Amino acid sequence: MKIFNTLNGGVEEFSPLDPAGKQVRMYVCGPTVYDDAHLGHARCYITWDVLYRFLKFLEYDVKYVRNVTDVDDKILNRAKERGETPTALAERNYVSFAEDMSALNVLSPDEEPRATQYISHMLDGISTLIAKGAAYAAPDGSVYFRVSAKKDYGKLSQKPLDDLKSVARVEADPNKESPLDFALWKAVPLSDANAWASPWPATGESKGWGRPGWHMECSAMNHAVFGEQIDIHAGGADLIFPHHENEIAQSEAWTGHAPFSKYWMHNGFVNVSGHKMSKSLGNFATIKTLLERYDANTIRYFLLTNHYRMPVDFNDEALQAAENWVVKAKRALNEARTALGLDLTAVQQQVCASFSALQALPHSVDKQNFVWLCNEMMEDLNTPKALAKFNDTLGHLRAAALNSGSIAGTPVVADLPSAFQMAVSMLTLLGFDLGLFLNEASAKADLPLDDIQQLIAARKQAKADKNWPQADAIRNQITEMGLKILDNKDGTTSVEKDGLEVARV
RNA sequence: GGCGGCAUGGCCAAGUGGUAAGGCAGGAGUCUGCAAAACUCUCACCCCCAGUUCAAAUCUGGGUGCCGCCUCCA
Repeated sequence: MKIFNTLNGGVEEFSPLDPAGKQVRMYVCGPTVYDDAHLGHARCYITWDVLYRFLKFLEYDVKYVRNVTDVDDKILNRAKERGETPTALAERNYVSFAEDMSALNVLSPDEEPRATQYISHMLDGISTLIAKGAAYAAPDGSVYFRVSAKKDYGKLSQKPLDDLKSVARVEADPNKESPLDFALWKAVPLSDANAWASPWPATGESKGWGRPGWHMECSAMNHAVFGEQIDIHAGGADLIFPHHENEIAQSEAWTGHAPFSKYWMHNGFVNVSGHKMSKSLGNFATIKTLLERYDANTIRYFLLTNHYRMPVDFNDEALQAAENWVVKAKRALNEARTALGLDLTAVQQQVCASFSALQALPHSVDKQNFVWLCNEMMEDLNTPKALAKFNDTLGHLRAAALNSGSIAGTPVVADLPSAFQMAVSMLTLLGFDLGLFLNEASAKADLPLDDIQQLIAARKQAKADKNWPQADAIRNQITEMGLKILDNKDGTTSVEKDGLEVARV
């Protein structure tokens, strides 16, 4: 497959470092757990979730690591404001984050290392960097990376060193040799809540205390979990500079091996009215808030209709359009599922989980469609085009399930079982939650099903009596319950909630 | 100021030089007591100017506009 590599500024054929071409080491910068996650985080982790799923679908042996930053100034400050310990605050927000990811149907990474578990590994790395002359301890006990020691510094963000120097906005810090140097270790007083012992005492003290610089944790965790080099390192585009640039500098200086990561991938932002959604701008919509209004599939569809590297504008109209799509898709999928007589478990069992398994299936229009979808995914995860392919199959599904026999004037040669199997397989590959599409039990929850059945029957009777005002009154009654009533061609009448059938008479 | 990105129908959005995918919304029709659902049909010459080419939304140059990074940030 091809992916856009920020490191070289272009699309490249993906080929893992593993000589056998099988193992893939993938690291994604995880959240700093100081607050609830917002839609921007959802975009980031859904994007890499799709990449993870697709690499596995291509049968790579993927090890996906996503860290948790649980030591950071924002966490410390927030904890102080709230009068709780940084550890408790971080844990609480981590749990919240995990809930959000689960609700969004984002797969768990294979490992989720936390920064605080790797302090000693960071200290080792920093010591090595000092020994190699790539870092130095300042009189106050802090340690800085010596940017001048890394000749190719700036290669990821394409920032010429001279340029950075001339525009350095960083205030002159007497502890630094150069304004560009960045902290690997920040000295703090022992009285500080989150402090670890270090080998670098402040002047006049016998022992040093401090905490890690932000960038160091990722280098250390990568080193500890993966070793010296990895295949893919991903995260939000705002991390390119300085975070990822500094990670590269540290890691490559530490191990002497380059590239630290062969591919660097970055997702675009979620914007609100044209401006980046961020905590600092205060214009964010938390995932929890969004999930109150839209289901996970709606949010995923909204995000996946945009290419991951492009900015995507958040607004309720766009989410509403996505929801309309989801309801229509639900309707078609359930029509087909009902026609085939499958329950959710049976549906999940027929999901095609790998590209080779897909290729081994007998030919059908929708199998071909799925292959095309995969081809689009191989073009740097072109999910908008992939969804367009899915929509073709969705059309076939409707046509076949409703027995109308044609779509867009062309006879459908697809058979229903194949179209359905391919549709659910495509959705699964893209990380949609089949349960939300097909689980009518959840839709039925809390509904007075008996009353609804009676209303449908009463309306049928009224229609038979040609008592139109009565029939319409009943319909309105059902509509006011937030439900939709549909008269089917076979003479039955069904009632659905959000696209899922809850009753039929 | 430096670096990077983007400008396509009412809205969102794909697009690899050869006469513009898909979604949402809209219009017309079929079906229906009506409605809904479904189906059929329908809706753009791609920011501007110049150039290269038999041929450009797609390449080159120049504009204009918007955004991001350069400071914590997915």
